[in-house]
Amino acid sequence: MMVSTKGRYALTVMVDIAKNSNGEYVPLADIARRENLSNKYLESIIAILIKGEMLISLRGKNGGYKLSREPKDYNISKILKLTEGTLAPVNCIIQDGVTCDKAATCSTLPLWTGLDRVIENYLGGITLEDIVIGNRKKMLGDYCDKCSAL
Amino acid sequence: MMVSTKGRYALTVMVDIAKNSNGEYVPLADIARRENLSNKYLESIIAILIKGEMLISLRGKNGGYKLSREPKDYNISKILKLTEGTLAPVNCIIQDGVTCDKAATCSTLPLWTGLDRVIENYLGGITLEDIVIGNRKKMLGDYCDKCSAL
DNA sequence: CAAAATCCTACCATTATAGCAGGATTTTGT
DNA sequence: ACAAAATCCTGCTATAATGGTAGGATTTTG
Repeated sequence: MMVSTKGRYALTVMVDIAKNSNGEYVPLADIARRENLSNKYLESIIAILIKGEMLISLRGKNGGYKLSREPKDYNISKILKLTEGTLAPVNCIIQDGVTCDKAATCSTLPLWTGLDRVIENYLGGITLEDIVIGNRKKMLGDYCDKCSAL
Repeated sequence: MMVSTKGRYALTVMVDIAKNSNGEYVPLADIARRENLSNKYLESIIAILIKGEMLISLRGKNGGYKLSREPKDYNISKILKLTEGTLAPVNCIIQDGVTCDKAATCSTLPLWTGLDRVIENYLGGITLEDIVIGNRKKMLGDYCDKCSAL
């Protein structure tokens, strides 16, 4: 049930650029240094974000990467799905519509479907801006009181 | 973000026994045949469920496995945690209390914490009985209308 | 005492994760 | 023009996790 480092770093990159860009292109090396990640690994992750149109790149001197839109217009679910492929907890609900041949009689499918909806609903409702400004109420919701240590 | 086959099969086993026991011990081979799983792999998964006190076993003739309590007294989160180790989406919140050294300044931690709570809240609220009787309202909740195909 | 059944220890193949290396290409500033 | 700065592209590799298999020991019942 773990989100891979790829997904976590992808989100970290998006947040880093949102915080450090000011409309300028942010070079990879700067992000890697700030976030303490290797240039090379980061490169491969950023490539995915560009292909998914989350970032815009510029080659050459003064080049780098910047967001393709406003932080509030990114939802976290879509960012993570790019690198993770899917966020569905089981294979049978990866392809929407196409299910396994035992779906009609499968007792556990409703559980996995429900779990998928809950995850999608949560991550789809959080924006990059929420993370950047630290909107704890939205991220932690009703649980905010219980986690005063955070 | 996938639940492994171990976790899925563990839940499948619990449901199978709940449905086919009637207080008797259910032999492994019967479960394997019904669920179309290999005896040997199932064996290793059931061993985990026994160690976690989810099942009671009896050796010898007429032996097998049965539930250690009523279906309504199992919550799905605990069953899955046994085989999955944790359901937390990132390492930094695996050990409750102990977090990574950058926790205080980590922008994304509240997101991962929130996601963890949402998952735990959902799976912790569903019981084995809900799955056995097919309580779609509880499992699919507000989304139940939208998934008439299921 | 044999058959039925779980229990235990160890092994193995495949895939996914996490990351590295090297060089090609593009763009800017001087 | 051209060097420096930067992304882009192709391919590789080590480690760990997943998903499973094998063989036999032990226990219990009829």
